[in-house]
Amino acid sequence: MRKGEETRTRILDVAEAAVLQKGFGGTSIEELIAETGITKSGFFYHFRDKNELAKALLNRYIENDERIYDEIFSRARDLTDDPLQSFLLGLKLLSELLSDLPNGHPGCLVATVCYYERLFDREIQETNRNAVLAWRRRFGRMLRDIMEIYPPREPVNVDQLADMVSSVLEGGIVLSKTLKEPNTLAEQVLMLRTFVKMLFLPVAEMPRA
Amino acid sequence: MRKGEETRTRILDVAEAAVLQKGFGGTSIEELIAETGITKSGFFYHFRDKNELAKALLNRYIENDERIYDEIFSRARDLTDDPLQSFLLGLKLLSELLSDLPNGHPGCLVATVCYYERLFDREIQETNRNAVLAWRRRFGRMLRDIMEIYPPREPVNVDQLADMVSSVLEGGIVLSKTLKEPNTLAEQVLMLRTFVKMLFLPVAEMPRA
DNA sequence: TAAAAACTGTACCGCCGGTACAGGAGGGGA
DNA sequence: TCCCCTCCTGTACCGGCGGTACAGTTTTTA
Repeated sequence: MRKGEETRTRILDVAEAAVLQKGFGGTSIEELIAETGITKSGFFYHFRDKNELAKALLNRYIENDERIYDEIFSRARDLTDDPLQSFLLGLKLLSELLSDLPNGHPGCLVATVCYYERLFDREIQETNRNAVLAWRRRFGRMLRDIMEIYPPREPVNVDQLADMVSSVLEGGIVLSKTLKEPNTLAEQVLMLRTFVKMLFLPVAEMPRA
Repeated sequence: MRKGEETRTRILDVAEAAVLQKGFGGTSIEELIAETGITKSGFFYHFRDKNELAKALLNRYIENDERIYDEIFSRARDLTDDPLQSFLLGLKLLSELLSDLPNGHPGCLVATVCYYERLFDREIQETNRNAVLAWRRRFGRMLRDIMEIYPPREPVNVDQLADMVSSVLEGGIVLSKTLKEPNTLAEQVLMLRTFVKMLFLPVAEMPRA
């Protein structure tokens, strides 16, 4: 039972890297088994078909993603009680984590699935949709806590603001990968941080004309 | 000469829609010729291989993209001389244009190429990179004009702020497609508009505690 | 130590990207 | 009118890939 899990994990590791570089359609099972050092029969022992591989890949990715956010923002909450300060700190920590990735962010499987849409079954599309909705709820929860204390300077919809975190991350990944500038993603997260800070933090005194 | 161009365009139209739904790897030449009503030989008369199809597709997409931005922001400039107001108006017009798309945004080819990276040659990757850099220059130019008049409330790097426009658009597309909420993208553009407005517009009087 | 789990090996199918090449329809210019 | 050029069609073929089927073998573990 344990050996099987290990092989399965190795396949998923190889597959994830390949898929993020070439998409699902561009990744062949044959290359996966070559790199994993397994036979075709061995592969199909673990996954019925490519769709099931995708399902396992996506679920694992999302779980890991959630774990990382849990970790970062709970660490931020440990350092300050103020919801705004802890959110801003969380974004800072996230940006640092992203800029520490040696080869830049490898890409987001949610986006990959989004751009392969039509060739997956409903279940995997629903999984993907739920992942994005989970982000919305996660960031929305934190933003609501902030808004209970800090009135936003401009009227904003919480869900839309929460979505903006996801947008900037997803978009930042695309920019970073396309430009081959690993730091762009981290910078985008800091720009978002500036936005949130400006939106909620009381106005600093401005020089009067 | 004219008949050939027409067929070529028809192939590109069919291919673009397919690629945006299934990625390059997920789109087969056979399905393209079936839908276009052409033979395989006919297809290869127009495009040497899939890579050249991708090249033509991407170039056409980028040109069209640039044309749309040119149009929107020049229309905005016609309506006001103030660079900040015209940029904010441009974002509003863009958001309206996006929310008028009947089935939502079909997807961005730049992102598709980004997530298929490894299977394209250097030239197409370079084209993609240049497209993103062109966005940076375009929005950067407008933001610099703004900054000459309006001091930003928070210190920001112009290129990073310009990139944020691209980030929110790319990310908004991914969210909109994944959630199957066509309006999410338009809302994200308006959130970005709120950010820009807040960053540059002089502080409104706040109620003093 | 025997069953269960985790594979290997082999053979096969149909689809797909791509190549090669011969030929044909249709229009435009000499 | 004839020929040439553009724009295709038709046919045949190749190797790679996703996937199936299934028999057999090794490894793990209870």
